[in-house]
Amino acid sequence: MGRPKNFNREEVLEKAMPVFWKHGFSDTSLQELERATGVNKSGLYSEFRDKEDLFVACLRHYLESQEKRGLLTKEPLGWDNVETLLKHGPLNKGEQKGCFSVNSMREFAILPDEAHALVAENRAALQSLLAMNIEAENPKMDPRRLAEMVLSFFSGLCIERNLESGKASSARKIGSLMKMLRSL
Amino acid sequence: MGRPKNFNREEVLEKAMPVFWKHGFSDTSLQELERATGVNKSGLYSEFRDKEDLFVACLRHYLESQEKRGLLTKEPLGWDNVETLLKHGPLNKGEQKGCFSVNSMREFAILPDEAHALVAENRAALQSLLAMNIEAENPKMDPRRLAEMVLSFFSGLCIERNLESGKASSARKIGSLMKMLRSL
DNA sequence: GCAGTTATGAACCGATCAGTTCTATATGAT
DNA sequence: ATCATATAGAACTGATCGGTTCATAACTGC
Repeated sequence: MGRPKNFNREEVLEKAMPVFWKHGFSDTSLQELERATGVNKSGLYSEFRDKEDLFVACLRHYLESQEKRGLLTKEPLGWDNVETLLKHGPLNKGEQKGCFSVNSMREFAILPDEAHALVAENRAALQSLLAMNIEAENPKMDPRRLAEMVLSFFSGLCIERNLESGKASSARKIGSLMKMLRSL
Repeated sequence: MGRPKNFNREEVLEKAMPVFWKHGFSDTSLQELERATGVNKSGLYSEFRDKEDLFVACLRHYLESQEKRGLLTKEPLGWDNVETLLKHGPLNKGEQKGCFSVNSMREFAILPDEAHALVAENRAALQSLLAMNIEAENPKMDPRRLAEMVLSFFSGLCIERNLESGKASSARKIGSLMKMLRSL
């Protein structure tokens, strides 16, 4: 009954995400979103309440896909997982540099509470996982404190992906931090 | 000869900066800039080529004012200076949270090369000063590598100021990192 | 106080913004 | 084949965008 739609929600999110990722919320226009997704405005507005709603859906989709990677749950827990997160957490696939979630923090002033909550929740989970991995190594310092410090460093790495400094410097920094951590 | 203008450039920069700082480039309108500076469009456009030019001028003004604070040049050089930078570098004066420069990195995709260059130059200088302070403590690890790692952590702290997590958590993280650094 | 000069403020400009409406089209059920 | 239905695409809306123009106001030198 009725004409079938020729897109599905997840496809749209997958294609809209890189646009928001690169340009942020306010510098992304509906025109760009139409072009990137191949879906007309009427299609987008049938699936999403407004631009904000689409953005939040993209953010949620991103966070879920990151959680699915499970970078911090590989056994055995420990420094190697932490290092993997730092190395491979921030992406560099074309337009998608760093971390969509960290990028979004810059725009919190104009993003809805839902976005704030999503990011906060995800960061808490990440920090908790980090703490578990650190605890497994029985360092002398408090794992939860170390975890929040590592998360800040991670945020820094993400935001710095916007520079041209490249992967090499990123790897060096991670090396320095991990060396310190492993010697605890 | 002729009517005198009732504003000066630096005043305008001082008032426009917090607006860009909070809202970024693309989400700041000329209307907001007029309101914040108290200078009409014609005034702004007589002093600055366009919105981009005003933004870059604000960024330059910010970086210069930060350099003037001289947080990393107090004698004796050493860990205390590094700690001071981490603690008091990222601001929290009302609308001005974190670091204008770090915030701007998020928008590099749409900012002119001049902005890129300014930020890159400032970061290089900061890293160099950090390295000098670290070297003064004769740690076992390479000061320059430690410096770039500290700078990433600093960037993370700045961007995280957009969260509500507050100063307390920031102080804890700094404490953790400094403890590690001092034990090198 | 007049002439010349410069800044101000408001009106104006085309473009684009997010969002809505309306028509044409493609489908499934009968 | 036809009808009901839900889509797609384009036209449209009012607001706002960055930027320009222009008449008016405020000043200096004479």
